[in-house]
Amino acid sequence: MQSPAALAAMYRSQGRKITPQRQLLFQLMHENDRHPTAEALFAEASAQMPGISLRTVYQTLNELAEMGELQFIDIGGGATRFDPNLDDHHHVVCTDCGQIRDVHVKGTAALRPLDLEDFTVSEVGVVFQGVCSSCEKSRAKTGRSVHAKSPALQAKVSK
Amino acid sequence: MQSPAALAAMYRSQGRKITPQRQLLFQLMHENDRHPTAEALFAEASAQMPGISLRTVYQTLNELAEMGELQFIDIGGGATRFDPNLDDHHHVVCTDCGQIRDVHVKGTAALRPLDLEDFTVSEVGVVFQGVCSSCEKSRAKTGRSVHAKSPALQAKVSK
DNA sequence: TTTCTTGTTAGCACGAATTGCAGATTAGGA
DNA sequence: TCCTAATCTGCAATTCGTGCTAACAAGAAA
Repeated sequence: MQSPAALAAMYRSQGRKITPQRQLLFQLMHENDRHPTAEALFAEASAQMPGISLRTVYQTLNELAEMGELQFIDIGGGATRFDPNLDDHHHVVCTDCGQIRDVHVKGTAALRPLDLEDFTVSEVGVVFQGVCSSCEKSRAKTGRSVHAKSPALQAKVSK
Repeated sequence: MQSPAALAAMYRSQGRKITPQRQLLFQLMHENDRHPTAEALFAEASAQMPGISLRTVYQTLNELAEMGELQFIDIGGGATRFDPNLDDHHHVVCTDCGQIRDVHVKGTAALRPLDLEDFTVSEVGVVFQGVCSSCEKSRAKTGRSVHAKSPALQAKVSK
């Protein structure tokens, strides 16, 4: 997504106001590649602005998404995550710790759905699942998964 | 997933009991290609067995998933959906009505994540988004989307 | 600078999806 | 038939997210 300053300009041009809350959230999201949940972002924001409301975080994220400045990503495992990266990219999910990472993928243009006449495809999303190196290490030691977050994540993320 | 009879055998061999509730759910899921939510399956089940509990539906779906007989699919838009198709397939989502369809995809083997050294990929999922023919027609008439389910689906499914 | 209008925020209640719990029930072996 | 462990049901609790509204504050106008 754009820089905090550019976002502020865009907001003004739409008759929206620039509040301290929004400015803070613009900063926190700008170039954030951790795909935070609303809750996580709220925690970061609260550290710098005690009293900010979770409601405001959700509201601002939704505004930014409407304006096309960020995407929702919903790969299972509970809460929706937010991605300010607007490149043509895809995602990798660690089935152990739930971490999501951005990846650029070669070969998406060659993907061909078979037997799909009556459907107009406008977008393609690719999700790789696997284990990140740090979880790999933990596994080697204990013999089993260690970082498992929650039963829900476990079940949903794994096949 | 396997036939109801095969599932029953598998359950027995694991010391699990064959209850009427389970048998019914086995039937309803077997060769079901509608990707139902737990709630939807519960509705179907209730029609044939009034009094069955939603809790039991969730429980059985989770068991089947643990046993690898079905997959969760979570493409955003609220409830988790269940897929008894264990082929190597992918999904198409209509951004208007939320319908999910199975597709076989050519070219997945050629997908290459770039700059992803410290990660062991075990699986790849592809999701196509677009508009199905019936929504296409509705759109043509009204000029806008018609079948839109919920604000949540709207927001999550669209980019 | 003060005023005024209108967009925003905070906070809580509410809703949907899903799981935890516990007592009542039942499948299936002895 | 009896017994026991597994299962089912119903409800409470939890998590994620949104609707609503009174208090509040940008920022344009005077």
